[in-house]
Amino acid sequence: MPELPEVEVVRRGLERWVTGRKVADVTVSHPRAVRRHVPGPEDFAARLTGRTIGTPRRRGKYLWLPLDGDEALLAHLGMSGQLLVRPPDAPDETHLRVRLRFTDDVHELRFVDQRTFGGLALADVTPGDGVPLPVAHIARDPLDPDFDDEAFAAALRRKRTGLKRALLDQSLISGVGNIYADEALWRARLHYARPTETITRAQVRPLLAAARSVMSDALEQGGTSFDSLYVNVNGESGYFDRSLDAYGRAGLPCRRCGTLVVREPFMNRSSYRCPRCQPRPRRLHG
DNA sequence: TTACTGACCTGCACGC
DNA sequence: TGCGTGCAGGTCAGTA
Repeated sequence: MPELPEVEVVRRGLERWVTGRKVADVTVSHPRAVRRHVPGPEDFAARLTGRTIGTPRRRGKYLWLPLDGDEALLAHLGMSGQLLVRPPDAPDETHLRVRLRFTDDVHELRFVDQRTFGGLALADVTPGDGVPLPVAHIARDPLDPDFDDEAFAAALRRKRTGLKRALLDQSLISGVGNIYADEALWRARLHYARPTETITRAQVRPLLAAARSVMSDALEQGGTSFDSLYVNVNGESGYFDRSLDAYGRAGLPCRRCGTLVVREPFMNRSSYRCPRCQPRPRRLHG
């Protein structure tokens, strides 16, 4: 599932392969893939054709390709989205949604998405920092050099919710999804339902350090992939799933203390924790 | 204003 | 073999 490390791996691939290329034509095979482009698929294709792509950028799980002018091609991979760089004669993928051909005709960019939670859109960018308007409300991610630890700690303590809910709140901290939230909480030895208002600044520091270390480790290994749904632009999977300490390890011994990891329902999905390293707090939230 | 819930969507695993 | 069900989960509109 694409979270920050996986999206960054894709961004780096795009930086190498599509920067400076000019779009020759665009084919939208599935309108839902561009549903966030309100004027519709035809407008999307027409306005993208002939544009030159700048250096890809990212905030949290969103990435965008700056275009000449004050616009960008904004992408979110959702659950199963892939941005693939393919030779033009490569067979179409089963869930190919959008195809961009370039004027040099060496490679084409394909947006493939099985579950169609992801999508592409053209968006205006803010004049100052060049961030697309639909992404302006997204907080910086913990790997961003401008991420403000103190402001995050203060905002976290102002919340009245559970710790994991807060970690998944992209307006508070971006790039963290279900997998890396569980991993960061395991590394920081914190329970997912710990009330945010009880978190001390001294506990926020190791939590942020844990989030940064787990995502940096994942980035080094090309991201996390449990199946073929997450791949880089060349269609290759990452290896970090072999290094996960909590997520997906229900019934297996904790790598730290040997206690069996448990899976618990959380927000209509799952949370994994070690009952000994991450005991239930007296007060629960979320 | 803030926190929370459910819908969206598809393929796979599993049980019957 | 075929069918039904549960599960995976990021985002956002709607609700409390």
